[in-house]
Amino acid sequence: MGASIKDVARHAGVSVKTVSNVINDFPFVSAATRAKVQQSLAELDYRPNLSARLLRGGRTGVVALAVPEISSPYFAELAAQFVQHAKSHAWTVLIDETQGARDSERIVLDGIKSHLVDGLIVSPLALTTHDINARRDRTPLVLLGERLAHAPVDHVSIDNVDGARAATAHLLELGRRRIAAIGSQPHVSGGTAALRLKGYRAALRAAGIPSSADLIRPAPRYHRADGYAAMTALLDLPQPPDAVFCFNDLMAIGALRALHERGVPVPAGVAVIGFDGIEEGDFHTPSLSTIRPDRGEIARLALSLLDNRITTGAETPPQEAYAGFELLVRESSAG
Amino acid sequence: MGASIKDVARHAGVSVKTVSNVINDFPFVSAATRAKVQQSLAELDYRPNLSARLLRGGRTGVVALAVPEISSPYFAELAAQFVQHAKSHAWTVLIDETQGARDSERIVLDGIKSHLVDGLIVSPLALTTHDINARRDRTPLVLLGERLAHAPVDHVSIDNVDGARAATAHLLELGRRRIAAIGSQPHVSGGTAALRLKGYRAALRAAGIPSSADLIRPAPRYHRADGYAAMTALLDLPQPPDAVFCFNDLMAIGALRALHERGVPVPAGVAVIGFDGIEEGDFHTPSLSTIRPDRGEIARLALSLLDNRITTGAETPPQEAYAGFELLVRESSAG
DNA sequence: AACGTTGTTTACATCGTTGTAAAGAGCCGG
DNA sequence: CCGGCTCTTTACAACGATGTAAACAACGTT
Repeated sequence: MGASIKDVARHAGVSVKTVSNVINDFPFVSAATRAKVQQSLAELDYRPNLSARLLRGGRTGVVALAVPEISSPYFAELAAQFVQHAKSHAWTVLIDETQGARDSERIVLDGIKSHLVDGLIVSPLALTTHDINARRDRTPLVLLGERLAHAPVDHVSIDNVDGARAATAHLLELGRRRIAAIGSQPHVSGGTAALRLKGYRAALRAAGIPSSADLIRPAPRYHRADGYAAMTALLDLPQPPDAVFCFNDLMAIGALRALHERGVPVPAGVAVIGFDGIEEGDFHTPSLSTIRPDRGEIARLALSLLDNRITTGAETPPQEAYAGFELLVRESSAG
Repeated sequence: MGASIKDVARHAGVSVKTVSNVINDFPFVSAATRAKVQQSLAELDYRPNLSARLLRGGRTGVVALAVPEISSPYFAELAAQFVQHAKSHAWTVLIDETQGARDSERIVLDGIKSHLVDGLIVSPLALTTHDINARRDRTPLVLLGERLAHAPVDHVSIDNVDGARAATAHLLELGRRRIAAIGSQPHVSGGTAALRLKGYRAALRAAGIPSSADLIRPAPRYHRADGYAAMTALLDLPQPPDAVFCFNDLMAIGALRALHERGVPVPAGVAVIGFDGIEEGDFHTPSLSTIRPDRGEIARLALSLLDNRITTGAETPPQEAYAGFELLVRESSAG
């Protein structure tokens, strides 16, 4: 074990509290004492014990970020933004993976590790509003995404309906008329999938094009393989689509792969657009058009909501914050 | 704040210690008392305070994993393996990003957050053996990679020389003779780059081919853009290569992009192989041949070394463990 | 010389938990 | 009915840090 404050006090010949005062820059410490203590601090290589500090009522300097899948590039890149921006709040980020399992998500909320973190940021997949309300733990919480937009907690999201609308409108502007959508989740209500589907439909409606059930393909997990499978099925239709909007970039990349294997030219035969703006899409051949949410802003907003919640206490009403997005037109949908 | 053990004791009309005994399954508690306490526990929704427990000398159930860059797919996928396998040790993984900065890596080692985690797993980029030796903190540590193979700590790695040799040999078997390497780091000694370069050279030597300085390109950060830039430079040579071994998959994907833009057919004109086995390579067009280290094994080995170190105390000599790898032949180098 | 000021340092309690050791309760045999 | 035994419960200290409030110097006033 390292040296404790007590060891330092003994070494410097002062009281424990004086050492504490030096450490915390308490103003009334004589220069001589301060120097003496600092010397001992250095000599014994003192390092504070966070647990003790926390126990005393302080902060740990750790916030937890729970995402469904850390190996998914979107979440990995988002996590990187959190790690980065957390620095300006003097926080370290504990990243947790829930696998989208409701139990795991609940465990995070219910604070199995409570008292170890100053706050929680959760990107829920399976959680319900009821779970949120049933929550007893008092650790400040920020939700990511619109999944539980009306739960009584702070949340940060982007306008998914508008993003999906912009993606679909872009394909329409290219003159495409049979536009497929990959990633619907008929059995999940209120989730991101439902919002993106809504935006897709709105754009078609605005262009006076009826939406066809054939062209809307569900996907369970939003992986590359799901996009691949859905695209393959679409190409087998009697009337295949001339464009596809995938609800995330990974599926779009799977779709591009399927198109490549079938020898369908992109974008000439089928134009493709994704959603997320992961780096992978920029280097894919063809490079992937996409809607890119401002991940830096998401991280900044979530962290500052958390900071407010922590410093002002839990009494203020829940806040909502929206981050922007941009349309990136690349090869997979270029004129 | 949630209920403390003290609140539970008052509610159940017993002493604090009795509650503690019930919680920890101390044998001599009468059935009646146990039932009463458990009732109160449930009613007050008691949850232990980990800090206090830790302060008392216990474990936190948290291990820290420090990687250079969490947004890099290799590390994201590796982290996912750690999160997954940590479950069987009843650990949560705190993921930290060092950006490869020596200072950040040192801070992790020196235990700024010491006393908060049971152990550390660090994938060093800039750390020196001296840093390891200067370490005062007693938290058990496992290093990943061969970078500091001879430091006096447990470490887990793969045989990078042999992996690089296998990758290069594969290209030689295709009949290629001008084989380039992307990713050398002339100013860093003993790192992964040096080992992979060594394996590359060994394979060439075994085939009786002199290695040419022109064909060995440095890369600072191992990102897609670095591979892109290096490949572009290689194509501008008077005698461009007919194959490329990239020291990681991301650079290989950048190289593929450069080849695509120049209209060079892959693998007919230039065959490409990477290193890491990230999922992205499997869906790229063309799909990427690569050397894939067994990431699950890396995680398992590192966690069990850590577990041993924690349970047996720090007295046993440092252990070394090696995980396997496999050669995946895909389109970028297929016959 | 007694007093209040101001500046500096300290003892003590506290946070939530668990280990130690001792006290209390119930029972049996003598 | 007491001593000794087992079984159960408890008081207390400790982990490392910090807030409170009191003690203590050193100083200038009256």
